[in-house]
Amino acid sequence: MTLRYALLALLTAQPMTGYDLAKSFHVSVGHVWHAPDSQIYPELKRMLADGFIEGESVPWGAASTKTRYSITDAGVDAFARWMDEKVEYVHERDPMRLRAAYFEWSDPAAARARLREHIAHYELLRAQWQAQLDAIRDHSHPIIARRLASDTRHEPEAIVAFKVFTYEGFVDRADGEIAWARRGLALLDDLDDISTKS
Amino acid sequence: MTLRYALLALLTAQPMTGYDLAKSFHVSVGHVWHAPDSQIYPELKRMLADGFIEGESVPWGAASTKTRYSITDAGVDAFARWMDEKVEYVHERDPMRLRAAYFEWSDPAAARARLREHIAHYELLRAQWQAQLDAIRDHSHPIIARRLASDTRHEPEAIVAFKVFTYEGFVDRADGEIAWARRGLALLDDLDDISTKS
DNA sequence: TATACCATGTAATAAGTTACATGATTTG
DNA sequence: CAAATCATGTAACTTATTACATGGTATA
Repeated sequence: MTLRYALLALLTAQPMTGYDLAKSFHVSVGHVWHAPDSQIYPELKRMLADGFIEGESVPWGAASTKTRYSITDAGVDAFARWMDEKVEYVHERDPMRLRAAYFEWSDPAAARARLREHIAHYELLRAQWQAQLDAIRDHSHPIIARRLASDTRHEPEAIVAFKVFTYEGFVDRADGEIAWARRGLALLDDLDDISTKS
Repeated sequence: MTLRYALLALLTAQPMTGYDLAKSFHVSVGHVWHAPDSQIYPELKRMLADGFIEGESVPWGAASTKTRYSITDAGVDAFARWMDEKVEYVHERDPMRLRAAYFEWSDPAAARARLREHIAHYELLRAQWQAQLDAIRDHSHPIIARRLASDTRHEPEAIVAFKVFTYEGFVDRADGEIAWARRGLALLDDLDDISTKS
């Protein structure tokens, strides 16, 4: 159900076809709430049925058409109401920490490999989030640029500041995960020293 | 499928009934990989069918019996193999950051409320994780105590150190979330100053 | 003897994943 | 005119959530 609000958030910037929406999704709000295309199209249908968006048929090429979706007033209302609801936190399900807790059952070499992969994973994510951050800050992010141009009801500084704040939080989290995994590698070294000495 | 390995991890400490397992789960590995009782019982059935655990009927009271499950050699093997597999990272789905990114659509008072709830949520989790950490460190955690008594193939220091490492990672994460939310509150104050001044 | 705890689930639904499927249009 | 991109999905499956359901045993 949250996907619906992620899509509405994107549609507050401008009307889009399902395809555009899916593409834009993956380079913006999809970083915060992931969904594959196969989940986006059915959700659009449901949002249409619920009156949160409306579709307009526009020509595509000589003979074909495509559907452009716009958020309706009811959609904006629903989005604003959802924004003011309490967040439902999901329970922890952390596959890496589940392994880390039982590393004694793992080959030390395998444990090291897992920790190095963890570092690589978060370094990649960190780079992606940092790139988003840079593009948001200097308004070169196309969706932010269009949002700033079209959104007249909110302060431009606030629009940017909240997105910067969000991605900064992700970058911090990545840094935390990387630091944690490095400590894990150091711990494996220590345990290795202890067992070889005795 | 990960739930199965979380349950096997717990059963490496000692044989347990489904009920014991569920209870122990919630105060140990369930902090790392959550599951409700209603998911645990069917998974036990499947693990039994797959030969990862075996059940032994033990008397309960005068007329009744209960089933005590033990991990089999095949179960230990499967667990060890799973430990050495690559971690499958799940995509980001962060309901709080999704809101934070679009706080301009929210009442500032509501945004503040969300951030305060975020802080309260992670302060609660932090306290729980810290309590686990203390109980693991001094071996007063009943499951750790039994594990240390029964597990002869692994170094006691390593058994404890990996669990300490894991929960320290959670505590760090909680600290990060709390610091992030506090910065959000400060940001809201700043934006408030700017708009009242102009 | 009532209350808490032990014991063991099922059913219905919602959400998410993976793989597959097809055809039109634009561009180099 | 071939390849990339645009356009739009469906089907099957797995996982997880929520709510409900029942009865025995120990203990104060």
